[in-house]
Amino acid sequence: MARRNLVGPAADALDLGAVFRALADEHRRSVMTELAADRSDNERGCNSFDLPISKQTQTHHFRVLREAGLIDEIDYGNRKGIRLRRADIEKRFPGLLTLLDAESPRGTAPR
Amino acid sequence: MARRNLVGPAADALDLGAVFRALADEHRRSVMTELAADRSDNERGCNSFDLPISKQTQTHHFRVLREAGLIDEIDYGNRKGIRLRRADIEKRFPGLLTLLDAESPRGTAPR
DNA sequence: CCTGAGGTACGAAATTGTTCGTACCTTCGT
DNA sequence: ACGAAGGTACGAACAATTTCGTACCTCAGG
Repeated sequence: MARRNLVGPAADALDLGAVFRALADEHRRSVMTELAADRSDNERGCNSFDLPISKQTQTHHFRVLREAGLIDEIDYGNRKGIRLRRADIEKRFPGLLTLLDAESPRGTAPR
Repeated sequence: MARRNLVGPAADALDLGAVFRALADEHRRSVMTELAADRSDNERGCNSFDLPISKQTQTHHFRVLREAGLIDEIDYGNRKGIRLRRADIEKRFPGLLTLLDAESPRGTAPR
């Protein structure tokens, strides 16, 4: 099964309120926009987003995204992986990722 | 044309960040959920939502929804009408209202 | 021309959210 | 075994949001 060291809510327990609260912040939304635009859904290092904020604050934001059920955080001890929970989000909130994808700076991802 | 005394952003100027911030609040989301579920899109009195908050606070919340471009507020002087900007929202953020509709207590509205 | 109902303006209090300093933990490479 | 890099925990400062009290405005009905 998919490894998910730091756990968020189950797929069918995602709460739309928590999701909107998570996406209300500009930094978190930029992370989600990037993730939504990358159809490969590869695991990413959590500093590959170059957010203009301290690492403590990044920890906070990734935690909010995880607790909203939008990402998985994979803990490697001295490094952390981020993965979009695309299937779960699509199942529970179909169309949400498309909305984010449409906000991608490069425009909608080709296919 | 549609009367819109108190104006929000133009249809193509809706900002996803503002929309998510607007929908992050529980009271505002409940209003939007009700509006999304009612396919008749009739204009509604703004106290037909019976929100458990003072009228000053309601004024605040409806203003946020209007400034996000989600509703029109029609000013009659001593009374105010609320109307969902369904077409504009659907055009700019297709699927968003469906997500809200799905949160309706009665489940998805029949038709 | 009052009065009452419905709304807004402004400002303050309370709550919530974001940010980072300091301290500490874990792993990798040397 | 050490140091450096990447992360977290805790707590405090700061910022933004929500909430409402007081005062005022507008229209409808008598």
